[in-house]
Amino acid sequence: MTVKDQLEYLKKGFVEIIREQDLKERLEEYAKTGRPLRVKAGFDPTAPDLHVGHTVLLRKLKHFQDLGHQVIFLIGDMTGMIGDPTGRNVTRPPMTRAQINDNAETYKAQVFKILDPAKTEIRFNSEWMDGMKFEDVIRLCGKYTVARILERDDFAKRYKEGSPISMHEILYPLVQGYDSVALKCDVELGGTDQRFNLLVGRELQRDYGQPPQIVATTPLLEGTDGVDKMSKSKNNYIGITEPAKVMYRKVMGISDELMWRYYELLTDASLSQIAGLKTWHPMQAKKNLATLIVTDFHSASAAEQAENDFESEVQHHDEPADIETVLNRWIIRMEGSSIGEPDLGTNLVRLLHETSLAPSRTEAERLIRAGAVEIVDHGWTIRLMKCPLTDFTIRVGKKWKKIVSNTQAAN
RNA sequence: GGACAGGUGGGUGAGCGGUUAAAGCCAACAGACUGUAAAUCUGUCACUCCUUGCGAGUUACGAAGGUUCGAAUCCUUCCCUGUCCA
Repeated sequence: MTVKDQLEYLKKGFVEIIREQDLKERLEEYAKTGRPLRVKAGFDPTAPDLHVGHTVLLRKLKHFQDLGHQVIFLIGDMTGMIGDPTGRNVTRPPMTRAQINDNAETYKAQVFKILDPAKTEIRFNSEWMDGMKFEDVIRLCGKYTVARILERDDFAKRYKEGSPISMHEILYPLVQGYDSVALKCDVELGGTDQRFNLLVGRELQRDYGQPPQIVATTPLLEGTDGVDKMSKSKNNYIGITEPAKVMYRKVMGISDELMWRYYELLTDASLSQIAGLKTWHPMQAKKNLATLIVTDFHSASAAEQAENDFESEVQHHDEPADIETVLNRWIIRMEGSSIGEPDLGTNLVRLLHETSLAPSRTEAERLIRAGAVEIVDHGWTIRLMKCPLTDFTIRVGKKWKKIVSNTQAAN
């Protein structure tokens, strides 16, 4: 592959490369000397569950690997131990060493679905941060000015609004930038939201007498709500370890508009292929997208199964195949209608709460009143707190449970 | 160190002695519609108990005390945030 081709290959999917010319030069140097580029991306240790939004970046790392370069997967454990800076979250509890190590393991398992372990270094920034003396920290701070730090968008905004900015938050860009110095990075990748921090790395490297890294940014993927960027805390994510069925359903839940964005960032479909899909019925196009994504993280057969499940469960409202059976522990006496003995029935409020169909009893009552509770076998929408049956299949919104009253049947 | 302004439910943001479990908006949840979704419309949106009632009780407006028959609302102290002055 010529340097020109390599450059083309790497450029695909980035929003911006600073500076492209530098990247070209380093690729040429690689061609001459065979020294692979050191390509870094940093990750937050507090969120070890990756979602498809992260894969946009991981794919790009993989592309570097494809060309023989060394990828450094940096876990910002130092950051995690201090607490997260991101604006609105008021200080998270600091994480322990053990938690961070656990998370690192989880990361590895997931990241290597995409990256090649042989060409990936996993590093922690505590490796060099731990050893720094206060003197070193002050010296590092001396490399940058307050005004320049305050240029960062969210700082500028918060400063203007009079909302708090803590000192340690101001330090983060420096810490992150210093990581590049410590690792002697040639390239650093990050989401567009990281642009500022990545650039600080360039400045610091220059100060420390290293050639400044090339910075390349990937677009941020919107979450399934189509509004905010995908994140676990917003609960608008599609996790890469989620079951095929869940993944498929989440993709089907996105808006038609967002679907095209997902096609662009989460599949290998070319722009012309995507244009062709726009003539399809939107639902068909979306099913196709869901299939592509599920196939990526599971398998083609899993994707097919997920599609079938979706069609029967969501489109035809059939009972799910994997419905959970629960032993009825909420049997109560009910007044018989007019004839004779009191009959047996079920206390629905307790049942809903204790089978986690509802988060609390009060909420269970609300759901019942709202007509969300259906006794499937009989086609009743039940609006009473008690049900005159002890064996039945119940549906609350999208959740199903099979309730049985004797132990043998429960298996 | 001083002066001033603030801290309300998942998020915004009203309320400034009593029909206030706390307006409105956003998010969320359920229902209708549907192409799965979006949009739209309707309802709900602290917890517990039961006799499921427009029921009873318990907690909640930074924290702790206090004044009141009664406080998110008034007072005191403390904590936190911002602005200005040193």
